[in-house]
Amino acid sequence: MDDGMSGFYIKAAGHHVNNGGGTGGGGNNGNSGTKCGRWNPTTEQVKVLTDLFRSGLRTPSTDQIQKISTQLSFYGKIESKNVFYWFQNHKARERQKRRKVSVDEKDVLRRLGKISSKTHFLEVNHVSSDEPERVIETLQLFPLNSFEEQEPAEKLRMHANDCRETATTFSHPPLDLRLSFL
Amino acid sequence: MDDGMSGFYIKAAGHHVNNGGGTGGGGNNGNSGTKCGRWNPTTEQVKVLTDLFRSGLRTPSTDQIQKISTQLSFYGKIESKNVFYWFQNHKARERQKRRKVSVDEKDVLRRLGKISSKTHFLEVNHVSSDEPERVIETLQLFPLNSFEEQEPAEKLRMHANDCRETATTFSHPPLDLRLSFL
DNA sequence: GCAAATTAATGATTTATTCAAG
DNA sequence: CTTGAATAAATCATTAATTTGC
Repeated sequence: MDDGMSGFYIKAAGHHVNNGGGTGGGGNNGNSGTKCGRWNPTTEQVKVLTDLFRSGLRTPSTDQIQKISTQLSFYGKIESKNVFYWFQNHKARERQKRRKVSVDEKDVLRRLGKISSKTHFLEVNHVSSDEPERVIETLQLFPLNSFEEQEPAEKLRMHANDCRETATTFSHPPLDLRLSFL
Repeated sequence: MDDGMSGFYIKAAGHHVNNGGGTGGGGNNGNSGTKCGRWNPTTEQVKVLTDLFRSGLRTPSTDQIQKISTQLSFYGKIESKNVFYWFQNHKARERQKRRKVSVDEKDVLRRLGKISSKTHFLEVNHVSSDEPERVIETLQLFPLNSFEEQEPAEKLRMHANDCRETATTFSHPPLDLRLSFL
């Protein structure tokens, strides 16, 4: 899906709602109603913001926010912070979306290669509004119990080209590492 | 742009991805194909590494690398150098990210609070307000030409509960922004 | 065709990080 | 080691869509 917009262009579709025509009360922008809830972007505002985003703008500077806001104010009420938040949210959600896809598909598809027929497709949905990865490992981090104090030197040139993937075949490492040395 | 975030924690996530399901080599390690390409960390591995990092570990000593590697080998193929590189890269990218952010968003929030709306804008294009969805605006993104000096700073917790909705009532915003800074 | 009820989007806040100054 | 800057992630909250009963 286009990263650019997720669900923004859905806003007020049918009737050009912008107040331009007259206060008709149109509806959306919160103009007529006097209702001072949260900012409710106009279709045009969203379009511009989206275009900016798609053009690569991710985190506008103060100046930019200022200008964008000013420009968008033509279409309806808007404040700088709205622009700021919009970019923050849009960026974050775009990212989130991408991430989710990776989890759902990528991962699944990945192994799909060898696991041909299966019910993977279905599983894709189950992760709806939940967090993709929720493995609550309580495992701690580092051993250190031993002694520590690393050797100052040793360039470590680790080189070990062995293609195994067996993973040391231990029974089950409890993972009881602790970062005492920190 | 970076969007990729750190990229680490994206790997395989959802459900226990570890080889459990399939052939020993199964799926995660990316080695399903016998291909000895680059290391492909498992979700668990990444988690542990990340936790270590978050716990303050930035440059593990040889011993530490060794231990970490051993522990992580349970989850899948891994070599010491992978651990080493991971920390190296993670640290670097984290920094990089931060640096970039500084340039971009640094002051955004900072001064956001005081930005109201005003300034100038020129008239260039006009967008027919008739068709919300059909307008093929050629408008570009950001100006930058101007100047705008940034005020030193201030916390400003943007709060501006003014219920206006008038929208600056300007005549017609040309929208002539350009993203030169990109 | 409406309007209450339900669900999906998405604007606005809060919280937890990371790096870096002092 | 402590504190300051500055998010981005997580979360809260409100508005619009959509569904459902009449």
